[in-house]
Amino acid sequence: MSGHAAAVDRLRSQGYRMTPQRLSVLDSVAGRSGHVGADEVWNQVKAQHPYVDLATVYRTLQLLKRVGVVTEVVIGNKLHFELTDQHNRHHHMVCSHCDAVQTLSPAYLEEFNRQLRREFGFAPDLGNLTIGGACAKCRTDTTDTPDATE
Amino acid sequence: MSGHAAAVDRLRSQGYRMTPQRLSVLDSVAGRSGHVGADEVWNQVKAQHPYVDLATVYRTLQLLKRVGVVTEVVIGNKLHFELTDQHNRHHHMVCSHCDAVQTLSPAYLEEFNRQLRREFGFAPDLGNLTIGGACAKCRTDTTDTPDATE
DNA sequence: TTGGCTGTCGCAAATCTTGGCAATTATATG
DNA sequence: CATATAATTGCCAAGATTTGCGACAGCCAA
Repeated sequence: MSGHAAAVDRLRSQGYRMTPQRLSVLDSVAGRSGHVGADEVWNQVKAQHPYVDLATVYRTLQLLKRVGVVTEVVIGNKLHFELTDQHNRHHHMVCSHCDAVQTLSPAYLEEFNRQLRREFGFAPDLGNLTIGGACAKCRTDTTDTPDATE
Repeated sequence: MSGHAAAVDRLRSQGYRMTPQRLSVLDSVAGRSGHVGADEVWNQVKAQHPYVDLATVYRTLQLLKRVGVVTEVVIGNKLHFELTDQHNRHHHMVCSHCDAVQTLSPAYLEEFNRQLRREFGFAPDLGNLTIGGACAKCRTDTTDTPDATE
């Protein structure tokens, strides 16, 4: 209920408006510590505004992402969202076997980031980076896991 | 028409069969130097086998990916595929503005890869990595591009 | 207050991808 | 070469996400 003012400002400053629907979506994402799927957000939003359309939820999430209020995390084939925390930026490591998610400090990719910019002029959007792979647990559980590395 | 023998072997050795449809899909992907979308593959395949279903194309592409014959590249919201080249492994940098794709040597991520394994026991699947961001061209073209980095 | 411009919304339709299921086909075997 | 069997296909439909469109609402100027 507090950080919303910042979100409103950020929307306004770019010509967007804050509507009840958008506020509700924001509330829903902010109400969780982790990340939420679009369908979960929809269910929560409908509790307050039963007529809200799923498309609106999707559009709002994309909007909030565009202005930097929420961050998108790709898990499997689904999109999840979480509040962007400027003070605790992190990447995500998603296990392709069990869909478990670990967070990773951006420090690990700083050098990589600099390299891409320096050598290719490419500005990677690592804020959105999701690294797929096998987590420690699934690596020991499964025998058939070939080395998916490199 | 040549590297296909290897693909057939790889399928057979894992209990899969080689069918005309699969051969056709493989041909289509192999016939391009770059990456192809599923719909493009479908169109090419239909030229030879008009009754092939789009679902079959998708299934086949996933299969070929699973056995390591083709590599999946996520471009925008679409899946693209290219022939896996063991001798020229590379990652992809996709510009989110113009969808241009550059390739990147895996060497850039070797240290990162080792770190994840050492510190988290996480085996990243970097063979499939696609890095979003803004390419050099789009960064200079657009004024409004906030620093999407990190 | 009255327009008018622009951003938003709900709805429906489209797009991309995956899954279920019965019919069909590739392959090993006799 | 005929047969059994499991893999594969086609067709249909569903799931996830995006887009087009007409109606509507907020906001600024006169």
